[in-house]
Amino acid sequence: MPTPHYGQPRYRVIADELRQRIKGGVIPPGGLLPTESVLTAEFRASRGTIRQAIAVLRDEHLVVTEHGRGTYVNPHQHESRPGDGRETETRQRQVPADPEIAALFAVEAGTTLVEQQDVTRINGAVEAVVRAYRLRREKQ
Amino acid sequence: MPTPHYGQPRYRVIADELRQRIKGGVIPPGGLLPTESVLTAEFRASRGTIRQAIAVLRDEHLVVTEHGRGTYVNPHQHESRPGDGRETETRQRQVPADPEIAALFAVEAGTTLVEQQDVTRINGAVEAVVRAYRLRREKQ
DNA sequence: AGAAATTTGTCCGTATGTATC
DNA sequence: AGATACATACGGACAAATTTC
Repeated sequence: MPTPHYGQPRYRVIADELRQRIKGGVIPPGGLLPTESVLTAEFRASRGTIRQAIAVLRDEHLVVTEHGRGTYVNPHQHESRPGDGRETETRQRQVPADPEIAALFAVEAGTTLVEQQDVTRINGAVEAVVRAYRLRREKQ
Repeated sequence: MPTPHYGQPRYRVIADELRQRIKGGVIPPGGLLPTESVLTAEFRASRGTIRQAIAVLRDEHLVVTEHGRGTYVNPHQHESRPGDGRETETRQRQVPADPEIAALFAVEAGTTLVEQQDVTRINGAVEAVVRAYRLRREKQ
């Protein structure tokens, strides 16, 4: 909300939320964080504040940021036993919305959505496939 | 020259004046109050006094102050249940694997998978749809 | 291969919150 | 009361790296 009286600065609250998503696996190792613009919309905070929040996670070595690319969750967070390989492959693409998802977003079926797919493998075998859909960002 | 108002603290006099401007429509609902600096110059009072005056109006819910923005005249005097924030709805179901996912799991297309769908809403509007697919666990 | 759109990097200006002297 | 300093926060603008079309 516009004016949450603080016991804590906004950027720390946002950082905490993002850290929870990472630790909770909502954003897997190697996965891409939402862009600064998306986070701006989601948290209704200015870009500077979002960047400050991400800087916190970067200081914790929880994420790494690449110019023009985005911010990734550091895959080398906890190395497990050798041989017990857990790896995640991320891909982002644009897809037409199926009727069900279109209804959720309140758009026409076929509307272009952004799909981020994370494939997690354990010892080579696919363990889970996660697909996150979002509206493609218009000018803002 | 304005005679000093003894009998009433300065910040109350200023608060009264500002309240009159708001009630009188000089500053419309949703409108921005003059900045503290401007008010400081106008009333020839210290910033602390000005802030105290604004605090009075804030206590009356007549204005809302936003950090880094300014102080607005409250547009909704009577209703204030924004419902706030983010909520996630989770649903689990079984679905047949589409060819692409089937290939990832190395199973036949149409094989039953467990799909967990999380729908995140922000203020009612769908922000993201996340679908996680896993192989169905067989009983043992 | 080139143009347009995305996304992060950086800087400036303004405003409020808090603390100190 | 006043002055100053710093942290937090918003908004705009432009540059640089990358991806998409």
